[in-house]
Amino acid sequence: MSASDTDDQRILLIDGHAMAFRAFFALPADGFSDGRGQATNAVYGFARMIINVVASERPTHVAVAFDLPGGTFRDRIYDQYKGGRDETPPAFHGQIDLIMQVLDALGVRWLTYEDYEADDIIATLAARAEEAGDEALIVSSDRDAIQLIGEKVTLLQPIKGVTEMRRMTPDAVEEKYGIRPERYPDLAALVGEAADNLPGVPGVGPKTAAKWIVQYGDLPGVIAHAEEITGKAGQSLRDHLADVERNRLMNAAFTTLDLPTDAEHYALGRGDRARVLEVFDDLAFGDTIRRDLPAVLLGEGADEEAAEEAAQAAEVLDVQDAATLQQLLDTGGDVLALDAVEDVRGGALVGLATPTVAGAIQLGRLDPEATDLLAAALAAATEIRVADAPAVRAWLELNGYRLGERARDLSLESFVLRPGARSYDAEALATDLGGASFEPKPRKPAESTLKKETPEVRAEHVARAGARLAAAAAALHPAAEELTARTAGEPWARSILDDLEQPLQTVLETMHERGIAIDQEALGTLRDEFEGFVAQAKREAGQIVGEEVNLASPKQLQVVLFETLGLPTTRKISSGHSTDAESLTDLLESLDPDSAGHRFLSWLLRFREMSKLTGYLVGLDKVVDAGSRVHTTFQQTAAATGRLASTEPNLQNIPVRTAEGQRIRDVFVAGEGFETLLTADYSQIEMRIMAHLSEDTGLIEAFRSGEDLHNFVASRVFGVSPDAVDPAMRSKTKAVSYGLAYGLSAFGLSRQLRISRAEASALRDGYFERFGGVRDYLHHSVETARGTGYTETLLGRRRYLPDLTSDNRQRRENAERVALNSPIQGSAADIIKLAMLAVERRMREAELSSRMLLQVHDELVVEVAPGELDRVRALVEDGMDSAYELSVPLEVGVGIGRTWREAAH
DNA sequence: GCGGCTACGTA
DNA sequence: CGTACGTAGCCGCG
Repeated sequence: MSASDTDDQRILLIDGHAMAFRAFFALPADGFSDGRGQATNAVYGFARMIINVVASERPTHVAVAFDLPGGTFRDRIYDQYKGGRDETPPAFHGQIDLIMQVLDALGVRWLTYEDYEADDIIATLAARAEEAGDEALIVSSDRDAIQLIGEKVTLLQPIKGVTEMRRMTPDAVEEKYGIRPERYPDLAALVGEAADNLPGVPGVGPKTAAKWIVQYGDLPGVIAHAEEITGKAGQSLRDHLADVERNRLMNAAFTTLDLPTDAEHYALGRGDRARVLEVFDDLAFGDTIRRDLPAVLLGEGADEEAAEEAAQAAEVLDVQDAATLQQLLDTGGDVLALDAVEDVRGGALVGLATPTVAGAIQLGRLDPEATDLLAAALAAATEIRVADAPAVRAWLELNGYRLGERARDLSLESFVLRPGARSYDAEALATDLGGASFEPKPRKPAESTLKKETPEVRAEHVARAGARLAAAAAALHPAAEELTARTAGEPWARSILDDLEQPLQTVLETMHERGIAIDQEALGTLRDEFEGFVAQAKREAGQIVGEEVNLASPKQLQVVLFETLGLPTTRKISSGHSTDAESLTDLLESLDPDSAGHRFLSWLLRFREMSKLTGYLVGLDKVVDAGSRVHTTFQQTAAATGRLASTEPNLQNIPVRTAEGQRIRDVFVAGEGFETLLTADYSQIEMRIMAHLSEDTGLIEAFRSGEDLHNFVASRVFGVSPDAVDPAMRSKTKAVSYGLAYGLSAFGLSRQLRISRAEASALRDGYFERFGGVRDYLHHSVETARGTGYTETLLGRRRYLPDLTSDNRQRRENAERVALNSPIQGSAADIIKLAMLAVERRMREAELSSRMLLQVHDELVVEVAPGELDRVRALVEDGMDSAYELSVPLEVGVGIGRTWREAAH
């Protein structure tokens, strides 16, 4: 579009504050959050609004006007202006800044003007558009904007929420108010505007005001003839003429502000998709809004888009035969990058890239010669850059290829440098480090859609998916270079990677392959039994309330509990009242044991417990392999503290606390050819790390004394001899000890222990008095982190916490708790990782057949081969307690048994 | 079908 | 208003 193309110009003018505020009240503040305590409902609603309006109205230019904090000239004229408004809700705070960030990313100009309101900015730009013969569209919920409506100026007024708009044209204004838009301020001056604290003429509403204006032409006419107007309204007018004149002065919009005049300043199409997606990521916005981003906002007009796609398509080789593959490899097959996916339409798809050329491969369509060439290329490359090497390796093996030892896992490198990112998959790395950008992921098609697709459409989809993989793979090269550069500047990351994470990755892959044996018969029996309990609980609960109720639906439960049974309500949650176990147990204890409520709650809790347990068994059943083993995947880049996570199935949260839960552990057994399971766990490793890091003499003495830790600590806190510590004292002290490592407040402590705030505070104070080193350490560690921007573990693993200096109290305090906990949890993670390396290495060196199967944060599970028990026990124990030298001993407890439960100790 | 919410299991 | 996770079911939304 050229600048002279004025006929086609159409500027969209948005009242930023008014619309943000409207969005804030249209959407639940507690339903939209960035995950760090910042509400984003107004930001989301605003973004949704602008996206919708741009998509439907197709403007060529956009500007968003904001009010500045502090007053305007209007406040000097009338000090009650906009008075009496409620204070801005706390959750609204900060959202205007976030909206401005979104607008910047979208390339939308936003404006403020000292001493003037957003309305005046809009009025100025609308007047200019009208003068130039251009169209203007105003989005505002402020009625003052009505005066701006003209033949080429339309007002979009939100009706419901922020996305439903009413079009106000001059005719629509006339129909609604009985006057032309330019006379609206006259009407408003007479009627008054409550929102701005501008009282009008009492007894005069829009009808009367319009009648007068029509009769006398305009407000000056009405005032000139005030004496002639009869009746109560006439007298009222005469009594309030001063108010009317003031109102008219206040509601006149200024059209002469000094704003950028160059039309191009407001032109659309300067947005940056990558930046927008980054901002949306940061705000934790979902996929829907990404999909709806209008291309025109981002300068991706239809033609350009097609051109870009064509250009991209040209860069991606469609690899089906050996010749094309060879052509690709000739551009630099020594260093490859690879991304792969199992596509619903195309099956196994691979994006393969040299540093200069990328190709898309549908493995199922490769001819035999090309298949061999690909396998040879994978074997010959000196470096293959991938995200999540274990996953890629397993996937390739499933498809008949080998990744080999030359894989370079960029996810792991990126994770160590900056833990806590949402994703380290190839597209995330390509975007964040490789300068690539991707459209939102297309939705997974329904079965029915797939069936109806023509082969052409199918091929088109597969080609797109292939091109996407190729683009991701291509961008892994610059991402790898970037990571190399960043790691070079951070020696601590190099050692964490080289000495810990990379060697551990191999160990974790081996553990995944090994799996753990399941006694399928025991599993089936237990499942039947538990399912029987679930059915019984369902039946009994149903009989009590005499109606069909889904006990797994918190929503239905709320109706039954608080309406049908009329029980007292529990703590509030966004959807009403909580039905969690804690609330229900409290409720249960307050009721007569024979009452319907009590009996229902008992059965409900029983149902919850048993369906949870049944869920574990069902889940295990789904993933047992033909050899009766389950193979968890240990995720190395999931937990920001450096802990591992376990998925599909998660074997790190198998029940252990209740007797019935423990029975699930009987399903995990030593497999065929093995004699027993051995579990080894660190005793109180986090408190030992606390002792080490804090150098608190009392705590160190506690561990060196060999006495029970919590007993020792309690005796000091309560000032009694160790044998005078009662169970209540011990458990309270224990709660404080562990709570401290989590940043627990006196409030949280009082709630957990069900004691008064004062008692909780006293307990905390008493603790700190005796263990001052702990208090000093905790305080110091947060302050150090605030200064440096990160926390550190024993091995130097970092976690960056920018929120430590946030102005938002909730975010800041949250970051402080994280800062307290991360060095402790993270150091424990470091230590057990070192232990795993030691155990695995020594086991191999001793040529034992026994093998490590699982890690559960402070515990290792080992499968012991016949005749190796004593050696394994000694080796594991030693590997764990000498993994890292602290100023207190690392104690390891060992248990042996046929099943995981029996191996507890 | 996705994503948010609620609930709950582990360290 | 205590950290770190993963999974399951429900339910509203599109």
